[in-house]
Amino acid sequence: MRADARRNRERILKAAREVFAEQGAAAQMEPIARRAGVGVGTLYRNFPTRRALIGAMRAEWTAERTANLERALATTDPWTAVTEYVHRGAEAMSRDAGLREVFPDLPAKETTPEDEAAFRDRLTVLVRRAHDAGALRPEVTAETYNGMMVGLGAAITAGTDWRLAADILLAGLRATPT
Amino acid sequence: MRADARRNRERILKAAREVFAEQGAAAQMEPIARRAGVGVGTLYRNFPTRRALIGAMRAEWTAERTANLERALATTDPWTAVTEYVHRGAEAMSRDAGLREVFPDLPAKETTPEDEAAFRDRLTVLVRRAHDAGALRPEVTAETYNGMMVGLGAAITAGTDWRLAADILLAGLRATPT
DNA sequence: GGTCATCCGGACCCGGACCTCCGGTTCCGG
DNA sequence: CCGGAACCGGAGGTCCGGGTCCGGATGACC
Repeated sequence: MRADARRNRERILKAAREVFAEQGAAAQMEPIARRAGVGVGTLYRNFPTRRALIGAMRAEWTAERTANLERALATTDPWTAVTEYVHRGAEAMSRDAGLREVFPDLPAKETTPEDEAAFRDRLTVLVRRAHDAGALRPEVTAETYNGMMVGLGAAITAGTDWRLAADILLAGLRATPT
Repeated sequence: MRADARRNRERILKAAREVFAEQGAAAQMEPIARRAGVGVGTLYRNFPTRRALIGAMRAEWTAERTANLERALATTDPWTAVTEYVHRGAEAMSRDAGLREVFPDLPAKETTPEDEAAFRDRLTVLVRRAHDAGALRPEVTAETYNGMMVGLGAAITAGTDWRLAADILLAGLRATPT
């Protein structure tokens, strides 16, 4: 693969993230190519279809979330791990606001099934540790937790300050000391 | 206005709610007409444009939320009012899941500015009362509150049980007793 | 029951967005 | 330095969905 080809691929992905973040799911291909300083032909050579482009973005997104999760898991205290992951997630959401609404369009399993599974595994560990420490509300499963993270993203996209939103969610997730 | 015309208008609105709830923002006009048992011509006579149809749905939605808010305000205890409104909202969201994602597309002020303002006023009252009673986290404004409700809707759409999600949110909103 | 205005329905436009294709250009092995 | 292969760019093709229009039917008033 030629050097400029790889460079173009990166520029396209970067431009796609920006345009999707600004315009949401309705973002079009031609403006993405323009912002990348590239023709649509080049865009379609790297990503044969629109869904493929979104899929590549999703792969990066999942990788980033998984990395955040692992950094959080490195913390010894289970509840600190939870707060850290929620904060990192909230920050990432506020950065890529509009991006969030395009991923539900394509089924998660279609593009990166193994990455998605890896993410789920880590998340399950995080939740179980917090449960064992008695820090997390017992009804909250990994599914629930993930769903609430999606909600957190929507709240942030709606304009809520991400620190405040994260604090509220964390307070709600914390087990009530009996 | 002829009797069947009014009946058709109602049937179209009902069908639109259903189809939008199922398909999300990508829902198309022709399936809506089919489900209403009506041709597209009739649809466009009642709602001259797609945005107008969505606007009408939004008007109904705002009216319902305002009604919920007023019922909640009738409660004497300020915190009970908050919990009641959140629960009603969560239930409504779980009913009209996909509907939520189509409203951000058109600016709120465009269609029903006065209804929207009335809703905001009621919401401000709800929040102030809860603050005065020391029940609500002091940093939470009406804006924040509304944003968190949007997030709640997203979490529910993502598959979280609405009762659990509402409980988590409420626990997070509650002022921490010092 | 007759007449006419109103309404219904679906067969057509039309614009726009995704995708293709080919001539010109740029980078690597000999 | 040079041949060629890979790559770039943008002008279209195609399809699809929102919106129009007119012949036929239907309901209201006398």
